[in-house]
Parts: sequence; structure tokens; C-alpha cells
Amino acid sequence: MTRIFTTDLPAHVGEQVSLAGWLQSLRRMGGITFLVLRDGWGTAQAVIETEDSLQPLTAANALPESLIRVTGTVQANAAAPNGCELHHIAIEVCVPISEAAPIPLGKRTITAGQNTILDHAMIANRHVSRRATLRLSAGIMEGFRASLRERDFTEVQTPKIVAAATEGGANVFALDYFGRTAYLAQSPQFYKQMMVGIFERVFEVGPVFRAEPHDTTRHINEYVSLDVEMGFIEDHHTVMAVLRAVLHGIMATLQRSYAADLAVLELALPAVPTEIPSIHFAEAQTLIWRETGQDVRSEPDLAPADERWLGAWAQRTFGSDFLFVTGYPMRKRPFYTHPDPARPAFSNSFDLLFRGVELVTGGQRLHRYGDYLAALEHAGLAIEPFAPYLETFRYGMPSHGGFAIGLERLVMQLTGVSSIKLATTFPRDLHRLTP
RNA sequence: GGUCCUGUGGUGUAGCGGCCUAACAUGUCUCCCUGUCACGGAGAAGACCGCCGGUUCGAAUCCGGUCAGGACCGCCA
Repeated sequence: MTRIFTTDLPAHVGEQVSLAGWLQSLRRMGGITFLVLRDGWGTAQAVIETEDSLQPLTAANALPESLIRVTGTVQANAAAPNGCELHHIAIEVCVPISEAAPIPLGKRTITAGQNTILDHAMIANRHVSRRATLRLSAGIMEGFRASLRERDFTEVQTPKIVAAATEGGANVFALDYFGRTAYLAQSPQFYKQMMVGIFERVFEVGPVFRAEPHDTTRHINEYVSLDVEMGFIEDHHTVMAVLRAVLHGIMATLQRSYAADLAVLELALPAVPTEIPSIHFAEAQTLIWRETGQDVRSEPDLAPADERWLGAWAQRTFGSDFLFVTGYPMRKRPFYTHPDPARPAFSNSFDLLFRGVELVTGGQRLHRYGDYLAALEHAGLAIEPFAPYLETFRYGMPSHGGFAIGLERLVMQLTGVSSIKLATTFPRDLHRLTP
């Protein structure tokens, strides 16, 4: 008997089939017992009406999470979950488990606290709700890739072991590289720009590493960056339009192919407006000052509280979960940032807030060799460590720009989990290196 | 790095100087139950209240230290 997946059960009504997976729960009602089996895709119910069919489980003393194989006849039944269930079954216990799991997985919601979940992530993530959250992460990557391929972008992979800290200042993890010091890449920024010189339009899905000792619900030290970079742009608005289309594509992919996971989490996807509302950094500060009385106008950046306020403002003013903040001050942006030709103290850059959290950073980059030399000098940085990067511009680069979406932040904001650590399988934070 | 908060059976919580010989829910075990879907009902086992020290006639409860965790800020995706 070939195994089918639990999700394919409705297509086999009337047939004899075999399911394999984990015993999720066993509800004994006396003369009738309901068994729920979970495989990698979903769950299915089997009905046991004789003590004989139950015998293999009781004989093996099999608790939930035991691996079992269930063979039986698929019957349509309105009272069954998903409308069908297995009857007249034979159970084979493949791997009996007689110790209760550290976290009960058979309940609708997980009762364990964050630390317990993370300590037992390999088990806790089996829970259907955790699994749905993590699968949405896969769906986001799928939608991201599909949207960009559709727009003639080429997927690239750039080195994660690098010789120098790319963007001055931020902390990097050092490692021993055959006796030399190397670093884990904190961003594919330089490489994706170099690759614009090769493919014009590139994107990358890959890990980045931040050695910053931050300890908040929206920071982890290793995360997945969804990076995009493209040539021949007008200015940062060209990039923002691509970002809008990509977000739309991601949501469309989730709606189309991840409906089951959305249903498990009872989630409604945010609408991506045709035109995402946008506010200039300076206007945003003035607005906050006028509306809240908090004068943040001399600050070079928006504080998390400001971002939360702006997110709520965008929601009530435009009915949008998304808000672009453009034109961050040059002094807060990395040296390769392109200034606003009309107001050189401000940059042609943007952040995208999603429900009040910074989700994306992007903008236009410098593209002339001379501008880079001047920018490095202005930033007080030596030219020598940047020599390979600068060679790109020395031999001709078009105007270009791009952005980076924080994958886990998108998952967090989309699903509403209380911490970014719950938006990834095995988070790395200040204290956690295992599992 | 700064500020604040929390550690109680496997899990999640209540109790916050004597009613604590530590309560409730869930999980585990035994029994009853033929349509459950967080099944229901009856019973049982399971915790020296994170650890060390102090205050007190008396500490899960107050204080100090220590270890572990969490929230916010700085910084960022």
C-alpha cells in the first residue's frame, strides 16, 4: 500500500489508503476512539471501533509523537475534520515513544513560554501553529523569488566569509581563516552592487550576521535578508515601485499557495496599496512634533516609538499597514548612499514601515567613481580596504539602487508572534547558540 | 552597554510573612463513556517554591548575593 499525504485524503474517498506520520492525539470515547495523525503537510483523523485495531498502540505503550502507519478506507463524513476520515484501520507502530513530549502538541495552542519553546524548538516547531508560521516564511521566500524572476532579475549568491567589515561601524563576527582574520558578512551590499555591473538586476536570499548586542523582540544576530539591487534607475522611487510590486507578489503567493497555513493561524493578509503612502523624514518629524508634542526634529533618526506612532498614523489616515519614510539624513546613512540633489543633507533613501516596525531599508546608491572617493574621504574611511569594491565603479556603473527586506520581521509582523525569535526555527540571539 | 520586571510539579499559572502538610489548569497513570475534534466524568501519582546566605518565634512570601529568563532603550532588517 503506497503512502499518501494527509492533505490528499479528500481525493481518495472510497479507496483504501495508507498514511504515515506522528501520533498527534488519541481520544478514547469508550467504544469509539479518534486518532489524529500528523504528517509533514497536515493532519488526518482515523476512527477506531474495535479493541483489536487499537491493540498495537496499547501493546507498544505508544504516547503522542510515536511514529505510526495507518491503513484504512477513506470515508466522507460531514462530522469529520476536513470532511473525511479513515475507517476500518490497521495501525503499525514504527517508532513507539513512551515518554511524554516536553511540550504537549495535541492542543490547539501552545501553552509553553517562549524560553521553553525555544529550548525545545525541534519539538515545539512540530506544533501545527508553529509549523504554519514557519511555512509562511518559506512562502514569503517563494513569492519574493517569483516576483523578481518575473521582472528579469537574476538570483545570485555572494560570499558570507569576507575580508573586511563592509559598512563602517557596525559590529561583525570575526573568525579565523587559515591564520588570517575574516568576518561573517553583515550584508551582501557591496557584492550585490558589484553584480549589478554583471546582470543589471539581481536578488539574493541569504543569511546575514550582526554582532550587535541588542536585546529586543525585533533583533536576532543571524537573519535572512531578502536583497534586491538594480541598475538604470531614475532615483529611489524606481526602487520603491519594485518593492511595492514584490510585496504584492509575496502576498499573492501566500494567498494562492499557503491558504492552509493562513487558515491554521486565522490570518488575513494585509492589502498592499497600489500606491503605498509615503512621507519625507523631515515631514514625519514635524508631524510627530505637531501631533504628539514630542519634539524629535533634531534627532538624526526615528526612534522605535516614533515608528510605532507613524505606523498607527498611516493606518488611521490611509488605512494602510505600510508606510514609506523617505529622505533620511545623509549623516545617518552609509557612505554609498546617494544624496537628494535638491536637498543634499537628505538622502535618496527610504525605510518601509510595516505595522509600525522597520521592515525594509533601501535607496539609491552613488555610482560614479569620483563620488565614492569623495564620500569615503568625507566619512574618514581609508580607500585601500575598499579597493575591490571601488574597482566596480572605476570601470562604469549605471545609476542603481536596491533594498533589503528582513524576512523574520515580515513573518513576525504578518503572524503577530510576540518576538522575532518565534518567527524563525532556531534563532540566534545574545544568549542562544543552541538548539 | 543602560533601565525595569520575573523565576512555584513535565507545561502554564495562583498564592506574596503563620490559614501552604503549597492551589488551579493541562500533561502522565487507572477506571467509566460509540462521533470526538482543546471530548466529558471519577480517582491517583508528580514540587524540598532557581541556588546561596541573611532578617524573623516563623520565609514560596521580606532583604542581599548569585544564576537563569523576559520587556524596553541605544543600534538596526
